[in-house]
Amino acid sequence: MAAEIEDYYVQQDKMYVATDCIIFGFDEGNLKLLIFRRRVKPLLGSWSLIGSFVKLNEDVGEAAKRVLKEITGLENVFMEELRTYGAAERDPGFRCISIGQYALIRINDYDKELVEIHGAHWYDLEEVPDLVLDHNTMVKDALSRIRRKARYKPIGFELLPEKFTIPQLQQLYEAIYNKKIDSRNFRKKVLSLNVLTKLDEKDKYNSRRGAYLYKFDHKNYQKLQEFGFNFEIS
Amino acid sequence: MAAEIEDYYVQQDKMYVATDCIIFGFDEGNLKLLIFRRRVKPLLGSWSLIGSFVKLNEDVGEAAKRVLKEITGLENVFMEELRTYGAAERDPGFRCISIGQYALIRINDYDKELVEIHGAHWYDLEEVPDLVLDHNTMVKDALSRIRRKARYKPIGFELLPEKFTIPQLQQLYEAIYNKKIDSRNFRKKVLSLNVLTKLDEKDKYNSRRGAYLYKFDHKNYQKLQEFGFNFEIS
DNA sequence: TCAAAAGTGTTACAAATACACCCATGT
DNA sequence: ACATGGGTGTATTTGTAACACTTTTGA
Repeated sequence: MAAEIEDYYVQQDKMYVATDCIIFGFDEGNLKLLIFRRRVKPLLGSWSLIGSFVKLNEDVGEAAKRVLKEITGLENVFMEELRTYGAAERDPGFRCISIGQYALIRINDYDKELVEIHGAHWYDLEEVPDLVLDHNTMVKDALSRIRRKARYKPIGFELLPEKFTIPQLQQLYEAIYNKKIDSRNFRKKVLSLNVLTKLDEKDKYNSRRGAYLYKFDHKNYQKLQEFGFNFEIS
Repeated sequence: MAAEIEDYYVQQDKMYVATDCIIFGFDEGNLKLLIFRRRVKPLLGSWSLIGSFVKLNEDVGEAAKRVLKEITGLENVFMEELRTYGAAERDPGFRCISIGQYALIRINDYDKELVEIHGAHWYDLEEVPDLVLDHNTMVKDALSRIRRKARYKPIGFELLPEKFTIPQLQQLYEAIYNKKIDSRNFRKKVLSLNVLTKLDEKDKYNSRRGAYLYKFDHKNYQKLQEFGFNFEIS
């Protein structure tokens, strides 16, 4: 009888566990999504999120980091679980659940190259094509998550380069919330958080006058991360 | 070569997928957690969350609902995914990831009996004993989730019976936030949401004078669910 | 009559919103 | 000199926070 109970595990079903990364970047004033052409059957050649099966000896989070590094060369990226996609019929092959994880990345030229080498591509969010399986749903869900989360955690900042201007930060939030923000109120609110250090440099890429560059005060930024803040925007 | 690619799935690892339910109730002014004694080895007899393996032909969400119904007799319960517990070493037996799902339940006497029959027990949150595996972590995580979510979704209301008093609702929020709330401000805020319908009945269980019972205006309540609201409390 | 919980309003303060003009610079 | 985006201040409104007494009724 004890043996029967001990055999309980063995009687259970095993299945594949995958993870798919919803990778966001911010460039040219737009939110972008990193997708690539699937290299295995079925659905070979279709656009897809970047993902991988989870190995027996590997944490789910590790699997996502592994595949993200493979394709973007990046480590220590902001990545967080979105949710499980666990419908019985979601994969036309054998039963496979997938854990969606979204990542926020600072796009730069070096990574752009690496990404192309792997057959990946940054797409404007509005122009994302049909993706395999339920991947379009994952993207939609991840976007909702970011929109909500940006209201109380400074995750938007994960998408900016080390030095950035306040108009850039505003553009980013405009892209996330998908609406125009009053620049006076935005500036007031952002500066009141006490996480920005003004530099002596200007970025003249977008205007003749140039905009002051800022960087983060990492100590205070860390506090924001931990305790959250209120960043509702009219 | 094509065959090799098609064999890609077959080369992958399969594992067990479980789901564990973090079931909250509200009774006698306290948040409670439903746990039960594990009926299988290993760890037979230890306190544990209520869970189950996910079957091959079953959605992850369905699995959670199945086991919840088995033990509480309840259907159509508020249940939502918490997150995946996917560490490689989390289960001492064979590799098994678990998807935590938290549920909010209206405790009533009928269900109390059913629960006891299944060897389950409602514990005050402060008195929850050591649970197997990472289940205590799941409880902690679920509680944080509820605390955050209660600020913008009316989930607290899921824990109340159909008819309830405003002092009860306040007690509930005091239990969730773990702090005292000013009753005048609370009442003002709750009533301003326009989701409560005052009944002519009074509940005299807690006081001689009795407190008016209310129920939800389901149409407006639905809107709150969809769009969220701001329920920060001092 | 008293104990115990229910119910009620106002004032002070803080934060969010709405709004329009001058500045700096490269061409 | 002008076009373009960068940068600044104030008044109004809205919402949050703090605060104490009266009412009801069963025992």
